[in-house]
Amino acid sequence: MQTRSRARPLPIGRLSKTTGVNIETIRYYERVGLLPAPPRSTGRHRLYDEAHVQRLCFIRRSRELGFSLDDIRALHTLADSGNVACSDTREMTLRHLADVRGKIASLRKLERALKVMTDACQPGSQRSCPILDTLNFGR
Amino acid sequence: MQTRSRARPLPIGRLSKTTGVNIETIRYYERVGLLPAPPRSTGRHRLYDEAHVQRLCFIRRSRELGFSLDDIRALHTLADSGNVACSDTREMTLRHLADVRGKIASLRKLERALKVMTDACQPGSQRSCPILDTLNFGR
DNA sequence: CCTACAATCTGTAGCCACTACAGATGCAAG
DNA sequence: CTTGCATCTGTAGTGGCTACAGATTGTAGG
Repeated sequence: MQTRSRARPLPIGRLSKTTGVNIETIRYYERVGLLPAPPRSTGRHRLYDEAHVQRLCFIRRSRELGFSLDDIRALHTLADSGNVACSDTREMTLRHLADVRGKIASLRKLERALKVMTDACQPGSQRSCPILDTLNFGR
Repeated sequence: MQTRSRARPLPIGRLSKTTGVNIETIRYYERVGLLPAPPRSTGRHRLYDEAHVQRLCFIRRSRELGFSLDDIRALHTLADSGNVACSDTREMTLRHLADVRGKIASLRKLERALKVMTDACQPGSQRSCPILDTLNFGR
């Protein structure tokens, strides 16, 4: 019954193309212990299987959602632990959500301040530059 | 008329306190050419004057507004050039504003995605963790 | 003047998450 | 067997700081 061959292993370039993750980044993830080291060919080239593809997609999606590599390590541990661990993941995600909301809030403050400055800086009617004035002498 | 003494020069620790910029950061700014190198005491300690205070405040305020050190270098050049150069500063600030708005937009996308995930992950009613499912198998 | 002790000095390394080389191999098609 | 691409390792760079270590310098009290 093992005539059904397992899919043949991918070299790093193919893994990169199928997952959309840069080759150098893949090697980096291995170095920092995020992606397990795959078996090698006789000439020391990395050979990845389907599990690596899954893992790397997990990492990519987590990164797209803004999780840090440390967060992702923790998520992996939770995912691999077998028990569902929903409350832990939920807590992590809520923390991260709060962080994102904090960043949005401070960027909005920034946006308002920048808008005030550019609005004040209209062509004509200026003796000095309102933007430079703000930076020089404060709000 | 030069009996009116110029304010005595500040060592780096006082400059740090009056501007709220870390000592190490001040030295860093000097190293990367953002803050001009001040004169030194006989024992090579830096001695700053009022102009340095102004400059450093300018830098701090610009950083608070999210300008990069390169941006700030450009702003300094514009500020020092004598002519008002309002259109240049305005253009820079508008570019920066657009950048900030882009960041806000992508953080909002992130926020929505994270909210969907945590909403799906309520206590009870789960066979598997919706968050881990999302990360494993995509949206 | 001497002694503490604080402040400052230089230089280097670390942080995050990559990215970009250089120079040496490996592999697969023709 | 050759050609040329893929991959290898190791190192260094990015931005904007921050954190040391180990050596000086400055200053206030006795």
